[in-house]
Amino acid sequence: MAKRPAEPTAKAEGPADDAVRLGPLSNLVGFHLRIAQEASFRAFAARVGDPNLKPRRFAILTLISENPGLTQTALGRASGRDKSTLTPALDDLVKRGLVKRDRAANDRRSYTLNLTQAGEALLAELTARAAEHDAELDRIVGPEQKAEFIRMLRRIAMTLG
Amino acid sequence: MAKRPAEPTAKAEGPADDAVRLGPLSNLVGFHLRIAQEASFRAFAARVGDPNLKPRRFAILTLISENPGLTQTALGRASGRDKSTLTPALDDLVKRGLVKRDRAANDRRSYTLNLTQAGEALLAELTARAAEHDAELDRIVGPEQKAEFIRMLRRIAMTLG
DNA sequence: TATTGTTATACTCTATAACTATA
DNA sequence: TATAGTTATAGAGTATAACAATA
Repeated sequence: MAKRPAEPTAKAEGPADDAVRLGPLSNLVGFHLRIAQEASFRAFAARVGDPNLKPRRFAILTLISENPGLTQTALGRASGRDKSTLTPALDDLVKRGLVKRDRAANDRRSYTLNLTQAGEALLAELTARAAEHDAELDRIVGPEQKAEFIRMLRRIAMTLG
Repeated sequence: MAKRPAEPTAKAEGPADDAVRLGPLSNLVGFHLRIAQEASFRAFAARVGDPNLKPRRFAILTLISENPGLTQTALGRASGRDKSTLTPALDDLVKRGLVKRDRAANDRRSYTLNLTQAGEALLAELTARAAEHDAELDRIVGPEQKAEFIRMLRRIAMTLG
């Protein structure tokens, strides 16, 4: 994917198809963060294949698996979304037999979330694919720089979040 | 913002509010990319203040300013979105007097996009705020590492995109 | 009174497909 | 036939507010 010549083409008809100038955007971390994130999202979706299991759902399954019994409110907090947005997502995951929702013994207002066996199996499968996807990212970032790269991303999230 | 103790708290009632384990997610570049991007997005929105001028619109204004006269299709290609999604966004920007849409002289199917004076003025204002926001990101990433960080993000976008 | 989860509602962003007007 | 832009439509994701059940 070599770069186009990118001469300033002072033709009066405006910039050619691909040779669009980014101007100040090219120095903005936030801009590139978005572009990279979108590319990563698309690549993940393409590799995982299941159009119903986007990164968001994958993260939900992982969080439930890693924190068995957590409540919806806790899950919402952990993923930075309002509890009301989880209802349809979990409805879907329950309907697909991946997640179990049970009343909490001690507090009957809340539910405990757990993966079913099928959920764990699917998650294992997805985790493997996600690892492949991430291996690609590793290669791009450079294996030795990965840790530092993630550290920066975390710092951004923690400091700005 | 020191790290929480993060002891494995083997309490039976499930993970406490904040101490949610990320499991394999913590090693996934893609996951942290999303979190960081969301944090950056929110911080940008908070600093720019105008709820009608999210990063997306800001990028559109910049692209038009940097590439005066470009067409909607070209703009769509440059920002990786279908042309149909630009219609409402541009309608809004035109209605607010920030963008001019004129028929192209040579090809009367297409429009040429330019900023109005008001558009340029607002963009200058926004660019200044975006620069402040990005300065914050600079500080977080580390000024010397910024270039390398952006290079990685671009590499991700180009390779996966 | 406060909290958990659901529901109703609305808004934004996105894409696809069909359409028009030009080419 | 092909392309630029619009419109109609639909889907996903999100938030806020009001609500029922429980604390």
